Parts: sequence; C-alpha cells; structure tokens
Amino acid sequence: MMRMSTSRPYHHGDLRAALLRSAERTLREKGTGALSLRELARDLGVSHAAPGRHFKDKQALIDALALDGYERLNQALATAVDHAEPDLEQQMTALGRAYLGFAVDNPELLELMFARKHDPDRTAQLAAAVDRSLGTFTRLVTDAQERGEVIQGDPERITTVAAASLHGLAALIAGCALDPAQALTGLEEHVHLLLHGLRPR
Amino acid sequence: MMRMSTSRPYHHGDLRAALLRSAERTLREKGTGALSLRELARDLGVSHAAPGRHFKDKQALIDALALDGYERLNQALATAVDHAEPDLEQQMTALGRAYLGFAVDNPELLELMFARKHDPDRTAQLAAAVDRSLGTFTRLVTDAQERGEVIQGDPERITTVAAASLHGLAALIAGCALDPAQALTGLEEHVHLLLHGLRPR
DNA sequence: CCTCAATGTAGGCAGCGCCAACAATGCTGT
DNA sequence: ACAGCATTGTTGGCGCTGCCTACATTGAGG
Repeated sequence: MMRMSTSRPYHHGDLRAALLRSAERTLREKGTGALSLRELARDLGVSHAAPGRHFKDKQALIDALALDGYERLNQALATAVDHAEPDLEQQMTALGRAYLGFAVDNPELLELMFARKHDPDRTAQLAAAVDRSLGTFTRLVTDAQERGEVIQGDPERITTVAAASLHGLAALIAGCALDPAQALTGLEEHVHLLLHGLRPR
Repeated sequence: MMRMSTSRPYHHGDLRAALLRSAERTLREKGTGALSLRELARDLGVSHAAPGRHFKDKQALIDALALDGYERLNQALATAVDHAEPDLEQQMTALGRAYLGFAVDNPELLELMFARKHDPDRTAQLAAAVDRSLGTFTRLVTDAQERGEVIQGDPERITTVAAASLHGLAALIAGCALDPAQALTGLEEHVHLLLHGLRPR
C-alpha cells in the first residue's frame, strides 16, 4: 500500500539507538516498572512490534541498557582516576566521587546493572564490563603498592575491600537508604577510614 | 449458591500468610519476575481476585515480603553478634558471616529489600527496619569504642564505613558479581583489612 | 533492474493487575 | 436464637503487556 504523503518515512533511520535513548529517559524519570516496549514504540511513533526487530525481547533491551551504563560508568571512573594526583587517598576519593555521582544521577540504571536477571549470552559481556570497572580499582591498588602506599598482599583481595566499600555506599544511595549529600560530603573521611582502619593506632 | 461437598471450605483460613509463604518460595525459586498474584492464587487454589483482599496491590505484597525479610535479617544479625566473643574483630566477622549468609540464601529477597520502589506509606516501616539493622552495627561500634578497640569519632560515620563495606559484599554476591564461597572464606581477612586499614603501618 | 535481506506494520493470543458486583461465611448484639 | 453486618472469597470484565506470525515497504548489492 502506498503511504500517505504526510506520514514520516517507513524506516525510522536509527530506531535501535532511539529506543535506548528513550528507554534510558523513561528509566530515569519513571522507574524500571514503567518500562514498556509498546509505550516506547508509541513515543517514537512506530508500531508496537517494531522494537522486536532490534531487541529479541524486553530483557535484551534491559541488558543493552545495563551494558551502556557500564560503559559510561567505566569511562567516568577511568577519567576520575586519571585527573587525580598520583596519591592513593586522592585517587581513591576521586574514584569514589565519580562512583557516587553516577549512583546519584542514575539510581535506577545502577539497580539494573547489578540485577541478577540477565540473559546468559549477555552475561559474558556484562561480566567483562564489570571486570573493566574492577580493573580500574585493581590498577589503582597495584600502582599504590609499588609506591609503598598500600600493604603488600593479593591485589585482588585488597581491591575487593575497596570496591565493596564504595559499591556499598553507591548501592545504599541508589536504594534511598543513605542521604546522597551526606554520603558525598563524608566521602573524604570514609576513604580516610578505609585506608587507615577503624582501630586506633 | 451451595458449595459442592467435595470442595474445600469457602474461606481459606489464613490466606494472607499462605500468600506470603508461597510468594517467598516463588521468589527464591523463580525470581522476582515470576511473581504473579494470579499464579499465587492458582497455586493456593483460590480465585484470582482473592489476594486483593489481603494486599491492595502487588507492590503491597512485595513490601510485606521485604518487611519480613528485614525482620529475619535483623534477627540473624543480632543473634550473630550476641553469640560472638566480645572482641571487635570476632563480632564484626560474625556479623559479616550472618549478613553474607543471608545474601547467599536470599539473593532475590535482598534485592527487593533494597529496591527503591516502595509504597510511601510502607517506606516508614521499612526505614525503621533498616535503622534496626544499622542499630546492630552502631551498638557494635560504640561498645568497641568504649573498650578502646575503635578510634573515637562520630559513631554513625564509623558505622557507615563498616556497614557499607559488608553491604557492598552482600550486594555483589546477590548480583552474582562475586563468588559466594570466595567471599565467605575471605571474610575474615576482609574484616581484618577493614579494621587495620589498607595503608602500611 | 531485480532480488533479497532488513526493517516496519497489522492483528491476534494469552497472561497480567486491577476493579466492580455478587455470594458465602462468621461475629456480635439483642 | 437470630438478624445484621463486616470479612473474605468468586465471577466476569477491561485495558494493558510481551510475544508471535504473516505481510508490506524499503534500500542495497549482484
């Protein structure tokens, strides 16, 4: 059938990217529960089945969203460390500030990223993305070890302590269990305690 | 209409509790996404609208599930501390073991508990439950401060460091980003590093 | 140009949450 | 004892969802 002269072109052009952008926006504004393939399609003026051409199911779109989130997070973490003085405490604080900032700006996305419901296929990609995040931490730790700023020992274990600590803060912020402003202003002391321990010296 | 002699009684007896039990089971076995009021009703042999008499909507059931989770978690945390030697490191390790154990046994439930999608009314109850959890941490910290095992300073801030560290581990476990067995065996050293810091002394 | 893969459309199916109207039950006051 | 009433369960239906299949339109490569 010929299409009416007033309608937009039959092919959208870059529907996949548009879906991701729109979904990310919905996620931020109305939460995970409000994500609907049909509604995304309506918003973009395409038919309700069009998204199916780019994401085999809803979970696939969510996985793509999560993957994109990791990429942005990794970018933020890496540049934060790069722009900090080569001092462990400052670098760690910068890393924390970037991480917590991401959590404040993208709480629902962070929740998605660390959810346990990913397609087994995409799980590999996501795991790689997580490793890249942890890699930033590990690099920080090993460098500091070389400078003698961190105790010797398995870098992975030490990384886990630092990463878990910041991830815990980020998760609490994303879950509304911790006041974002308070967490950000207290971050410096948090890192200090992490590095120097809770026991008296 | 008179009921057939072969059918079960018109009234279930304790449908609300049965729904919660069944939902918790589904949550553990098939994940959050598989939770359906209609399916729960079918499983329990009641009509599809019966759950509505006990939970005004699906979120209300989820909130109840989360609340129950907090109660079990708080119980576990409290008894763990009580049964440990009055030594900070041992108490903290016991607390961590209890927390991580809960995360391993109830990953989906933990995800629900810290999700950001609760009814504003129930949020108060949930916040109180969270405070009770953190209270266990704070008590631990203040007691240790009195014994001189922890540096002086705002107990809340110190609590946040410890709690965030363990919560981070638990969240990573629940999200399949950390191997549970590895986390549990490494817990002792994790706590040690937390208390003594990452910097060389 | 013709063909074909990629992309979008139309329609339909089953399941879901939620709602309103109605039925069965058990409690309570007289 | 029993009438009235609140509680709890049932039935049916609405609009929404994700997903599937068959079909239409388009652009690109032989």
